[in-house]
Amino acid sequence: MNIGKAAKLSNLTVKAVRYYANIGLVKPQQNIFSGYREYTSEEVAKLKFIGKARKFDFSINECKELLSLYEDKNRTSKEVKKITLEKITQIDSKLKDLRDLRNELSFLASNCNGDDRPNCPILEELSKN
Amino acid sequence: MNIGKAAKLSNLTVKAVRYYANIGLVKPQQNIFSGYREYTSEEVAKLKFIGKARKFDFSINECKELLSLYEDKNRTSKEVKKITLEKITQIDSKLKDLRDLRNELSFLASNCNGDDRPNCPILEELSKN
DNA sequence: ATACACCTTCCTGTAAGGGGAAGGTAAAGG
DNA sequence: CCTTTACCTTCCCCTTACAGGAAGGTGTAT
Repeated sequence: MNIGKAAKLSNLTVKAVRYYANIGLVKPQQNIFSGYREYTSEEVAKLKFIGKARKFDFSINECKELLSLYEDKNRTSKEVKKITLEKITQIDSKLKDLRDLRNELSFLASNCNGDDRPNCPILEELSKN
Repeated sequence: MNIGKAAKLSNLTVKAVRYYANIGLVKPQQNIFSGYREYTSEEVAKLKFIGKARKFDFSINECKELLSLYEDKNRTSKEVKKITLEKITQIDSKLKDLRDLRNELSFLASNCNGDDRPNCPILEELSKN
């Protein structure tokens, strides 16, 4: 099938699917005469796989890793779990940063009258030495 | 003072400070003969301000806004508070997405033995139709 | 035959700088 | 006075993961 259908079936944009072909993530055959990419249903399955992994915040490189593990019938679940746990650690770190940030901003905002006067503790904090 | 000192005093990199000059965020005078940028202590204060705002996850454009509010002696605290509250809303949304993500990944990981056998619920989930 | 949908490659842009090359300038040391 | 060293300049490419759009080829329905 052509790229449009493959994109639709995998819930990705044509642009993204073409991008994955260009970087060698999912490389379909290309019709010699028309130049059109021709996707098999197995390739569509890989695209779906990638789409889901991307939603799980895995980077393209991590998707590449996961995909090769997925294709390797001899891989152990240990390898996959390791990548997943690393990802969870990353997310925890991001969560902490965002929570801290939110607390500070929220503290500043709650101390700001938000009225028509110029007095503003938020800017004061930002301009502190 | 030269850019190196300004960068050190504001806890920014020289690259970042030069970048801010290029995009017109903090534009110092430039010595006509040497071409060196010459920073005043007021400009360093603005750099510090930006550095802090960036740490608070404000984008460059938001920094520009905050900076102009900061410089405008007639601005009201309402304007600043509005931007800050919007930022908090953004952060809350990010936090929710990350939490959901973490829950799903953590669920998958906890169901994966992580042993030397190939059976892996994480990959199974990713390859589901 | 033509209209229209779909496909191709190629180029540019995104956010916020980092890395590094090639070369000019300033200040310290001998 | 000369050289080394440190610092400065501009310029260009790299990063992530595509999106947008131009110019042009292909396939199909009417």
